[in-house]
Amino acid sequence: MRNITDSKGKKKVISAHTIRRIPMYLFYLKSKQSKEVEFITAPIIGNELNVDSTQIRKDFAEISIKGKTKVGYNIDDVIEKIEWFLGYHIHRKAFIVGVGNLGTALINFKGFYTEGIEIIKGFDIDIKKIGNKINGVEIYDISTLQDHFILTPIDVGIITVPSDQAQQVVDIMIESGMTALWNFSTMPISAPTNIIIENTCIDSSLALIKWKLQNETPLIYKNRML
Amino acid sequence: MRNITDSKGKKKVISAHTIRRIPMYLFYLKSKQSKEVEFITAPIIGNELNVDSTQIRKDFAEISIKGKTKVGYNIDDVIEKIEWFLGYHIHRKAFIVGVGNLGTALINFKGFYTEGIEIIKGFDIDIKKIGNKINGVEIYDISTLQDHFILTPIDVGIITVPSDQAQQVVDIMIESGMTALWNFSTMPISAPTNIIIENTCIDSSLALIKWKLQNETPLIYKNRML
DNA sequence: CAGTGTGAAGTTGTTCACAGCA
DNA sequence: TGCTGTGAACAACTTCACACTG
Repeated sequence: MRNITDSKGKKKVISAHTIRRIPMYLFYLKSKQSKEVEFITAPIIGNELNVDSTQIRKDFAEISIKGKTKVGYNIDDVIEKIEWFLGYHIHRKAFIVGVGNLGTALINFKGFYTEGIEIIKGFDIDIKKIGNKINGVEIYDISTLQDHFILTPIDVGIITVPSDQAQQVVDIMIESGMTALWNFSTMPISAPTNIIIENTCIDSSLALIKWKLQNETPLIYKNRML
Repeated sequence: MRNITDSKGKKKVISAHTIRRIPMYLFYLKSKQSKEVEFITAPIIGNELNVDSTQIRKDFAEISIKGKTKVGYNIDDVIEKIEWFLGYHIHRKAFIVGVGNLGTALINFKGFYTEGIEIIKGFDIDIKKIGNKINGVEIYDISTLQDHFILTPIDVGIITVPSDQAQQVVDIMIESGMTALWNFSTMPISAPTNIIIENTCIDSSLALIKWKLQNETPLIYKNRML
């Protein structure tokens, strides 16, 4: 897998690209579920989503999803296998730092709970927000982060502060003992190599859209997902 | 560039990966700006952000940023070059469909204006939202989308509706004549191959974080950005 | 030296081609 | 015939190695 230097462990290594595509297959298949059809083929999925059908078969094979020759894949079976692979049954807890519009959106996001992650506490520096509850999640002073972490260690620290504050929040999180950080700010963050980091950078997406708008007039886009 | 089948045009092709990293360099460098130092080296950036320094030099070279041997890159110069490359001076207009928490967060996001994109109108089906203004942006009935597009064609359609409504919104957008769509829903969308699509899929990121949490205990993460 | 810049090598990811099958 | 599954070919991306420079 990209990004990872393996340490000889024998666990199966699945590529990051495949893992990013898996949830998209899931949601697509859910939209096809409980229609009249029971099976769906890789070429149909690929055609609709502009993804090469071999890619889909390989991705499915990676997580041991098997199809029937000529018939395709059983939709319910694939959904079940994917949800298992994604660990919907494994419940992770998270803190979120920065309760602005985006932080609030994430706290209110229904999907997280079913996907096996739950934001249990929020943190901010704004005195007007501290003490409030959003969707049942209480907001605390950022200075108490470490105390809360010691009280209830969590798996993921979510960063939704403005980019100029991201690094100091990261430093506090690491100091507190967090080992996986999910950064929604536009600032790439600095952390020791044993910390899991995932950047969801809106500006990267915007950069790509603007570049495509400027540069490609008569082109054709393949392989849409990533 | 991945995702694109070129049509013989001689315009320089820059990889999508490079384009996604460029904004991150920009924000990182802005955080170093107007400190005492004037120059910064690729190894320093790479070390701090866990990115290979050759990668940085190649990315910079792609957009004609030149460094000084032994001294590094002039921070102000790199910032200027990147902002030019990203088209901060080219103003794009956007409509956003789905004015929930996430849509509101994007409408309020200050960064967009300086980055050269402006959300000028919002759309929703919720009668309680229609007619409201958020940060100066008026919210209209989704059924009037095409009329508004004809009145003021825009460059980008942003989709921030729940995933089960994403595809029908896409269909309306394409019917209206939009050619670039930015999808924040978790549903991968289906569109003709001449439409520019960018998915910012939170669930893909979540999937990767959860997978790393489960699978890798003593590993080391390299190449952090993407 | 300790940097940049870059060709070459290595690695990862995608697509092709086709065997096997119902 | 039209699918799945997979090895092989191909393409993209990253890292290495090193010539060059002040």
